[in-house]
Amino acid sequence: MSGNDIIKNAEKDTHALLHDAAIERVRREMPSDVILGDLADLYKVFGDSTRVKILYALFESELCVCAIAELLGMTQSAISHQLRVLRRSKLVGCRRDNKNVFYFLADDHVAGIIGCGMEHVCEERDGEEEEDDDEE
Amino acid sequence: MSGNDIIKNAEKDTHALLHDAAIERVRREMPSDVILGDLADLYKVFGDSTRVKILYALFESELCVCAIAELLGMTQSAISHQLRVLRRSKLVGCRRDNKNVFYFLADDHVAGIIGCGMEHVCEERDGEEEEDDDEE
DNA sequence: ATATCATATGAATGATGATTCATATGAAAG
DNA sequence: CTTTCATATGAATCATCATTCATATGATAT
Repeated sequence: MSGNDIIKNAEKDTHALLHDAAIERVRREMPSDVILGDLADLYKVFGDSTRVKILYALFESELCVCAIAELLGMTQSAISHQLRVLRRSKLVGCRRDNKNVFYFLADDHVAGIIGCGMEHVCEERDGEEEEDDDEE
Repeated sequence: MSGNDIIKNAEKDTHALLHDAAIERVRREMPSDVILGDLADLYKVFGDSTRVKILYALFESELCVCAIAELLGMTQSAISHQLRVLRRSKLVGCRRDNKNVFYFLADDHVAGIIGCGMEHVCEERDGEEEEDDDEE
């Protein structure tokens, strides 16, 4: 083994150490798997256009199931299934008014989360319009 | 038709009008289907625990693919596929450094969105701990 | 050139989940 | 008590998607 090899191995080891050090540092700061799983599950709920539409609608006013169905042009059953998902994640609450059940946002976070996402989406769209300008 | 029926029908109509009015008001304030679809697609990206973990890790420091794979205890291939999803949604960027490709967060919104979700998740968890106290 | 290391990617598979259909529950009216 | 309207829900279906496996590309060193 030549002197050069020793130096190169040393460099390699240094690189590997930096590599491992980065991993260790990140690992220490990472929340638990359970918390990150819950976080992903929360976003999963927002990750369906029917549910996002429902949440956005409730942002304006509380609505009964049939109103949501009519608003979105979907069946009562489909809406009811999705409302169940939203209820399970504690994002909406509901109250009975005789035959109707009115749903409403359960949490101020909903508006916050949707707002954050909307900012990103709108910037993306502006960015792509500018790209379109370049392509003309 | 009795006088009572007339009054009841009037109430019914009033209710139907309020119902329709609510729908119309909400409809006016709703963003387009395309925008709400994009919004749902964005959340879909966050709605997977592997991707959330990757984003959280990059929040601390830029990392190469093999480091992420080691950190999460997953195959290089699985990570690479997910990085492609994150790249496609412009949530991460990457740079080559010789044989390695380092990934980093592309956007300040990522931290904002994850932060919002984390707040909700943590409150939920605190709430359930209190419920557990009641059940003892 | 070729061997090696790091990354990317296409195809296959298995799991998850959104919608539909049929039906059940629940409340109010006749 | 039965009918009707509003909602909920279980089972089935169809689509989406995360991971794996095999392989390709890209960069570097020998």
